[in-house]
Amino acid sequence: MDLRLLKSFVAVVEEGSLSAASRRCHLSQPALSQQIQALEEDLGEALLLRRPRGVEPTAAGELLLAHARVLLAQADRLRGDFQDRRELESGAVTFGIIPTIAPYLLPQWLGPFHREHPGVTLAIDEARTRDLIAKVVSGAVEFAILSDVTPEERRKGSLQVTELFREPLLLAAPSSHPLALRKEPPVVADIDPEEFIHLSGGHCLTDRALKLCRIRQPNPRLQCDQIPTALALVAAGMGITLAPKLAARDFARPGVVHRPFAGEGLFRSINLLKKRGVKLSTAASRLLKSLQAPGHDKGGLNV
Amino acid sequence: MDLRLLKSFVAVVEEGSLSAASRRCHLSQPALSQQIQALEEDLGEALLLRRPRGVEPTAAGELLLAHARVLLAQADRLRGDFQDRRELESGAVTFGIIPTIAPYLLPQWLGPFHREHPGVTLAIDEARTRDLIAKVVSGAVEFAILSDVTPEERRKGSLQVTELFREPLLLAAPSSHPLALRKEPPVVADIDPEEFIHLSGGHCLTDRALKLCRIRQPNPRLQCDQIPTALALVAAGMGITLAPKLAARDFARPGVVHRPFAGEGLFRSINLLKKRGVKLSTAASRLLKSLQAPGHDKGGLNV
DNA sequence: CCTTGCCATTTGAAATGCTTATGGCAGCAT
DNA sequence: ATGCTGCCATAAGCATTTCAAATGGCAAGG
Repeated sequence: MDLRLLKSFVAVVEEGSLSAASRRCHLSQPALSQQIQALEEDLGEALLLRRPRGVEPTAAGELLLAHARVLLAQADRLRGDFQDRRELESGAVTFGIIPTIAPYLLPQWLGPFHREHPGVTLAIDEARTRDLIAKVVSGAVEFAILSDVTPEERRKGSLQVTELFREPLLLAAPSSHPLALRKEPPVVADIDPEEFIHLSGGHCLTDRALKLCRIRQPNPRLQCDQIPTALALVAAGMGITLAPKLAARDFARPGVVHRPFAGEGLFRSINLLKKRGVKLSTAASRLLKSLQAPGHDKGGLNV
Repeated sequence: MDLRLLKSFVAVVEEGSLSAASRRCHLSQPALSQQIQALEEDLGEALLLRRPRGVEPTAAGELLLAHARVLLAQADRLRGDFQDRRELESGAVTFGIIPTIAPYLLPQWLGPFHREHPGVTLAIDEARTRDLIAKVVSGAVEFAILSDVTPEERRKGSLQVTELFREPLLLAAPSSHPLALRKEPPVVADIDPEEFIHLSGGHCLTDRALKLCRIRQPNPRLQCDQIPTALALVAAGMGITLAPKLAARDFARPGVVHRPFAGEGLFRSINLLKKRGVKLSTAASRLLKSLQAPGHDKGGLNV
């Protein structure tokens, strides 16, 4: 049995006429007539009632119709699965990610994926939030992993933001610092703007940290461009800072203490940004799926 | 996509070689080779690893294999459904049924079925238990509806007995009879063998009734051959008897009172008898299904 | 080194499937 | 009534597909 015959039959029933269906199927009307006859001979029963103004299915036709739809859907699934396979063999994913996440998340994320799908090319664009948004809008990257996106930016380019997980923000202090030594967990009010080390402008983590700690005027002398530098300054006893948990884990060393804040702690959202209405490629979907997969080691982050 | 190609592919994978599969498929080996190549071209990927001693599926081949099995199973279902349709359009069912059930059960049972499947010929063989068993064994009837079948008869012809439902047996007494007038429901011990009207030998209902009522020597003068006759004798005040509920309902008339027995009452099983290992025809299965269908009016019998 | 069993390729014949052209039929308008 | 229109079936011709038989290349094993 050829699925083309079933497809033609479905078209005929849906159009209510062989002539109309022949146009939909890009076939001549006699060809369709012959196909239907072949089906009827094969199944040993009339499938269509030929009426002057068209055709309608007999009871047997209805039965075939139901089966045909199931079979055709299954065949479509087959083709879809092969399409996915091909994309996962030779596909390419271009995505953006902010610098304060990239070095801590990518190894554990991309490693397993690349081992499973070595054919997929991964092009990573490490940039700050503002640039990433523009690149998602322009289509330069398929999606971006970033933290805060302001509501107006969501609307502007008809973007879609999905929270992937929340990353705790820890207080990083020299091990001799009072906030490191005291028993009670730190609270936001403990932070002295004078000794707060922050990243230079453009990093969304900076905005977030200053906002969370209610700091209006950060000390301009305690500023650097990368989290490891900030933590190195902390280790040197030059101040305190706020460090994402993933980064803190990488930077564990004797001179620095990382403490969660009291209560529920402080967090930043790690979000997926993509264009609304544009479907991600198969490879990109699979890549994101591997990130959200349960059991994936995200360093004890709450999802 | 032609399902024949999928069937060939499944055969090739299962046999592990094109040559072997070509024998199973009644095709030449080159034909199979071409079919596989057509599939591979269609799906854009190699499906088989050609090894010196045969072939084995690639990862893509495994994927196709899974889909192909689903599709082929679905196609088989299609053919099966059409086969069933044809049998229900022009099939024939021959079955036996005992006389003490036939007139009361058949109308309500066969009527709806015949309206739904007017093409199915129903040949009814009304006979007593002993004869019905022989006919089932010989294949003269596809199945039989009867009541009691002794265990040794079950074994003899490798027969299979399935209980369809239980029919209550009611006491039928003249309306002026003490057992009809008194408030408490009758019990078995109330029955006087001297006034018990029974059917002639060979009716399984007779055996069952006498056994249930613990009558060793029935009154030979109170004997007839049909339930309506027995009930007519009851109406004439000549005695009492045991009547199946279905028959009692048909024979409702002023002079006779039908009373259930105390407690759980008396019953007889109505059973389906068929040869073990022989599948019933589609029409026969459907016929029995209509008997067991929930909501079917069996006169308030407990199934 | 030769045999054996495997699969791919070639070749020609048969079958299949398509299109174009044509015919019959029913409804509808003139 | 009669011709017109849109429907489906059939016929004929052509291209393609599909098959079987014959052949060739290849690797394993005696």
